[in-house]
Amino acid sequence: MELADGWGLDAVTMQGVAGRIGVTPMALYRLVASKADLLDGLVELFLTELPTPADDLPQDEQLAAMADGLRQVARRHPAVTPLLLQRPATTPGSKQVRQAVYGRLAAAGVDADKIARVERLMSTAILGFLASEAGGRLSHHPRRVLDEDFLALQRMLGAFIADQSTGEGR
Amino acid sequence: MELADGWGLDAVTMQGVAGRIGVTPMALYRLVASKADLLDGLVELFLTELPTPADDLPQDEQLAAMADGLRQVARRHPAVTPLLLQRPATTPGSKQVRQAVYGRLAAAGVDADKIARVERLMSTAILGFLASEAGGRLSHHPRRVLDEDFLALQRMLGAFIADQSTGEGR
DNA sequence: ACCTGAACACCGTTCAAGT
DNA sequence: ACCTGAACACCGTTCAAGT
Repeated sequence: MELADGWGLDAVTMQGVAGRIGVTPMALYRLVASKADLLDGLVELFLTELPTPADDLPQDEQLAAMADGLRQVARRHPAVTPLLLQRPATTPGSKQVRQAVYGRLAAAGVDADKIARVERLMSTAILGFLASEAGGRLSHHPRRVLDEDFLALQRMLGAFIADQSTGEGR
Repeated sequence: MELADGWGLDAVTMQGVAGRIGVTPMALYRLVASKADLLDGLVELFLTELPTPADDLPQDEQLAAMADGLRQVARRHPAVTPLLLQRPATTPGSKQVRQAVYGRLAAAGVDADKIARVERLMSTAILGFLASEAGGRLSHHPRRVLDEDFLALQRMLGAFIADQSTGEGR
């Protein structure tokens, strides 16, 4: 992760990582099955850094806090962020985060049969934005513009959640 | 592009492309400045395949048609799709597509000062979904589920557009 | 059990040389 | 003008060999 943060994802090579921990490249194959496996480990590491919002916050603020936390981790690890969209969302870390979102969507009043879809669209939209931001697709815009974009994105998702809920709003 | 479609993005190497057109790798440097330049060409090629919806459709259907067209091209070129999020949206192809969306958002009644932001959030959410679909993050779901996801995404964006407009809806 | 040396088949890129 | 040969410094990965 230090290698990715400091020198970009291209610096994360078997030889690079091996050198970083003072060992030959072949020794790494005792720890990971392949380079893809190593990159999956990077994604898991990313996910473990996500903060868990306090339980006593209102539900919509908890979801907003999770989105903000995701963006902060993405800002710390921009080289790793695009990987989140490219690996199956079935690893332990992914599942844990998803379950946390499920719980908060349920508490927010989203119909049980819509929760999974709402979670997919939310994560997809947020990760798409963060990958764009980290990958450089939007980096020609000043930070302030992107901050407001992210706020607008959160409001859009908030409206969508309300729309998929019964018992409040419409 | 044929190489990417048939064998994945990893098969798009200087040597692979050179072999494909019957030339040595070094000869490619007369046509592209670097491998990154070659990949940018792939993205441009992708964008030129986007269909232009008929002008006589209602505005919301034109936007839906553009989204559908984007998804169809993404399905033809899944290996290239993730690249769209990773390159600056400043190439000729990107600008042309963006201007087309601007025009349709204006016609849909979106306030002039909000058009650029709405376009960024729309493209970000759609590309995020298509990259997830193409990259395998969601590929453990059956096609039917993803089709419905995409429809829900379009409805969410439609509601967002209406929300950013004056003179109709709320 | 854990690591290494040597090797293999690749990469992107350069530079001088050929026609 | 356009392409090639030879070379360089890298890749990921394997396998047999060392301790």
